[in-house]
Amino acid sequence: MAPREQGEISRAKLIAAMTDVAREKGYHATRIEDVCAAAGVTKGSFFHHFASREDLGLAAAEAWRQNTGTLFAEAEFNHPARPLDRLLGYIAFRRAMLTGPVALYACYAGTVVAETYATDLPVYPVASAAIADHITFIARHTAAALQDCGQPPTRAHALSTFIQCTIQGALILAKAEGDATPALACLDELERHLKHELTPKRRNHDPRQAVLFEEP
Amino acid sequence: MAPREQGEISRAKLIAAMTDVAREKGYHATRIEDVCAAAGVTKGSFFHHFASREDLGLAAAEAWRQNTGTLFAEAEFNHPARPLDRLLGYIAFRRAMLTGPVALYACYAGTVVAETYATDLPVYPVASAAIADHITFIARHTAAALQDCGQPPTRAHALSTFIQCTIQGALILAKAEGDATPALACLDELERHLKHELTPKRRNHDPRQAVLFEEP
DNA sequence: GCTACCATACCGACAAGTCGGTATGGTAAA
DNA sequence: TTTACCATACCGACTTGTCGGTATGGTAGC
Repeated sequence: MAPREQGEISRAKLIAAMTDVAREKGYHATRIEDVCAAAGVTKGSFFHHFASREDLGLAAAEAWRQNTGTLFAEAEFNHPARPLDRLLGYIAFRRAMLTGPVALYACYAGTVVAETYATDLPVYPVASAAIADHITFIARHTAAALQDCGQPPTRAHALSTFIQCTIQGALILAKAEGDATPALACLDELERHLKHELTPKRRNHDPRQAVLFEEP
Repeated sequence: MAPREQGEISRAKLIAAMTDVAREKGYHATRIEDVCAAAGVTKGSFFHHFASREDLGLAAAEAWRQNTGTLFAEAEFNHPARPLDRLLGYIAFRRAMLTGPVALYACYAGTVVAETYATDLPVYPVASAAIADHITFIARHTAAALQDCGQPPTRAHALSTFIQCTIQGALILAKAEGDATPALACLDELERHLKHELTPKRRNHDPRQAVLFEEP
């Protein structure tokens, strides 16, 4: 194998190991040697590729931002014609991720943000941007769904923020409980909320008001 | 002042400082000397009162569980006659907490759980229990509200879990954003959801169905 | 032989925890 | 009331282990 290729592999392994270990142990508690062991490389190799521990954390955050962006952008749920179906597909997608150990579906960006928000570490703004990116991504679907049921897209950002909020909160509760059960329950509630808010209404919500026309 | 009293004061100061520093810097990143500085006591005094750093973290978790339990149990929002009003009062109470620096309204239990869930540190089960306690507390109100609108209380736990999920997620987003704005937006959405799910319905939801009786 | 890559031994800063000692106030016999 | 005694609380220099980071040397492809 060409040296260049081998180097890229080691680098990628270290980044992947960093995200895995940090999601399990937390960002600060992640030791370089833990990461090296998980990646199957030596410390010498580590410091060949990264200037410091923080440098790896930063690279991992950038990779996380990139990879999650691609993962969600290329997923199947983006394809249905009805915006609400795309959103519900997104929820189903998130639900399907909640299997196995909690560490494997935890969010590196959320973990980093929670531990570094009051510092000036360079990893913080990147992790924060990864979360903001994802909210923006969801907002395209919520905006379309709002349009689709005759509402202005004004609330798209708020709804998307709420979706991301639910995901992040669900992960905390999964960590508190030790498994995905509460997280799944939260996604159920979220789905209920979205269906109610984004189902095309005929006229208005008030059940006391008689409807005077036929369903299409 | 009697020595006993002075000792209690120092101990309490250390516990309070631990929760403050840990909510800002994270559990693992909190150094004993930081806590001592924040509490205005010396390291010698610290080790007189606590066997180890972890011992303080544990004591702080127990205190958090106790104090938050009391705080919410004794709050005004528990008093209105209609269960839904109590729940909305709870949301308003949470909203009112979201002022000042994020560290001051962050959740010590959530922080600890996120950083220690994969360890066997004794602080983890206590922090986890604090969260579980709070869900149980909310569940009394959601159960009553469900009853009040003619639904079985089966979903009370799921709804309460969702409420707690929203709170925890909102705190993560506040840390990501740097202020409470997204957290407030999430509470707005949550309130909408609760109002919709827990407003006593006359007959059913379907707007196409004419209502045949008067409002009380 | 030059360079990218990796391995191992090592260094030193930093923070947890120790320990000998001091200060303060309560208690009780003389 | 005085004094001896003791318990609690506190202080801070010191020890010790950990872990990020460095130095140095080795190997393999070009």
